[in-house]
Amino acid sequence: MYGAIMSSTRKPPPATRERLVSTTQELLWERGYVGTSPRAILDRAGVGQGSMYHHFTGKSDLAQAAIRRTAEDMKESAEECLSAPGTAYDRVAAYLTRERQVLRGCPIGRMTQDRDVVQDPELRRPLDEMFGWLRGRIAEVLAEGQRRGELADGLDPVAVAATVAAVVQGGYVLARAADDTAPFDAAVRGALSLLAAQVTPGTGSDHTGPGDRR
Amino acid sequence: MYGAIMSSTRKPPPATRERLVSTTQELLWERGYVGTSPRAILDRAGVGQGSMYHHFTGKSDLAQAAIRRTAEDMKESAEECLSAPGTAYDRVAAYLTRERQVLRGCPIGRMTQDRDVVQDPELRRPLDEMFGWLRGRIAEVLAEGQRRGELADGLDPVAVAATVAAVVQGGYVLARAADDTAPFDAAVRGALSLLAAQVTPGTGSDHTGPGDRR
DNA sequence: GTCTATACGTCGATAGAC
DNA sequence: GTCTATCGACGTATAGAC
Repeated sequence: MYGAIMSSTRKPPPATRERLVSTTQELLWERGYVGTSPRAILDRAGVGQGSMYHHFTGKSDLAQAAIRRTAEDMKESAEECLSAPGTAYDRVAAYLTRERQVLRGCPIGRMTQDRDVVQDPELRRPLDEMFGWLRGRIAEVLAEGQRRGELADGLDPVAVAATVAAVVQGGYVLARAADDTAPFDAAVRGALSLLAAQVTPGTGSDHTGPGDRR
Repeated sequence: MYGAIMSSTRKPPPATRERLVSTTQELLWERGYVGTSPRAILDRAGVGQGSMYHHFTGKSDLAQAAIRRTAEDMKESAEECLSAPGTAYDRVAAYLTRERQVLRGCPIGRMTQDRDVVQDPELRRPLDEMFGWLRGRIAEVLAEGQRRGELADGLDPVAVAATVAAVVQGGYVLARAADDTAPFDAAVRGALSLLAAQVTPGTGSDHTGPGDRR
């Protein structure tokens, strides 16, 4: 992975810069953009003011690096579920039910509620790319399921993909309002039950609802 | 409505207090809690510092009044859709497709991303009550639809109600990330198509999907 | 590269005049 | 009730020593 040919562009990253980025990732998740001060980042990272302004032009530049990194991380963990073996339903279900720190919310979704982030094209771009990719990827999985005859032809992959992504993001909102993960779980359960009704009988594993239990 | 008997508890509200609350509602929607300073509120409301600390104990007290008011407003407008005549599907569809300022996001949902709000029980309570009521009300509508034979028996009203509420909240997130209302509309469209598949044939109006067009 | 010192604005709250 | 003046703390950024 760290080929000698790439050595000129793959310098060993300075530990300080690295600490700044990961600490900023944490704080942005906890407190959002406006709620995160350079001071707080430096204190937690244990570095001085000068280091930050040496490696980055300022708060937004550092935040940009942190948001990019977080978006990439989320993409990877989503892809892990969506590219798993199994039916389209199974893969979407794997994404919806994968382990999450529900009450902490989505580190990327949270950024969309931050005025300074959404208004700055450089800060918003990683969010846009991440969610755009996610909706597209889920739509692919659903469309593939249709081609395989697993899912009903009437299903609109693009629309339902947006629904699936929205259920997760909205589930976080409902859970945080209630200070309880139950609404998140309920929203996911409801979405899966509605999706299960689109599964062609006889294909893949068993997703029958409570009404069909015996 | 303003009966003489209630006159002792229904004093004419001071205009200044009123201005402070509605201005705070606006600013909380635009900038969130951490992003809204008393200074900004006072400037926009056109009142002095002293007035605010006369009517309220401080920022959080004023914010509490504003959030409560906003939550009540949202409840009313949601109830308007959900109590409309028509089938359960029609009423849920009315809620999902009602006019919204999508890119501005949900004034209540946004608060859930604010650390200071969620951590303060007094500030969080209105959010909890509002979303709790909403999920319950949608669940009622769905359950009623089932009793009337409009919706499939297998449908779980509580779970699907959470899904419906989550789709709206998540739709806002996706739309703001994209700076485009399209993902919101797609998420709603997907949810409605999935719900339409739960409608008992022959009941109520026509919700057939694209696959059934002729 | 990393540090401390400093600048200058804003934050949220209080004091006290009118 | 409403205003202005003022407070101590914190926000983001720069300067310059080491």
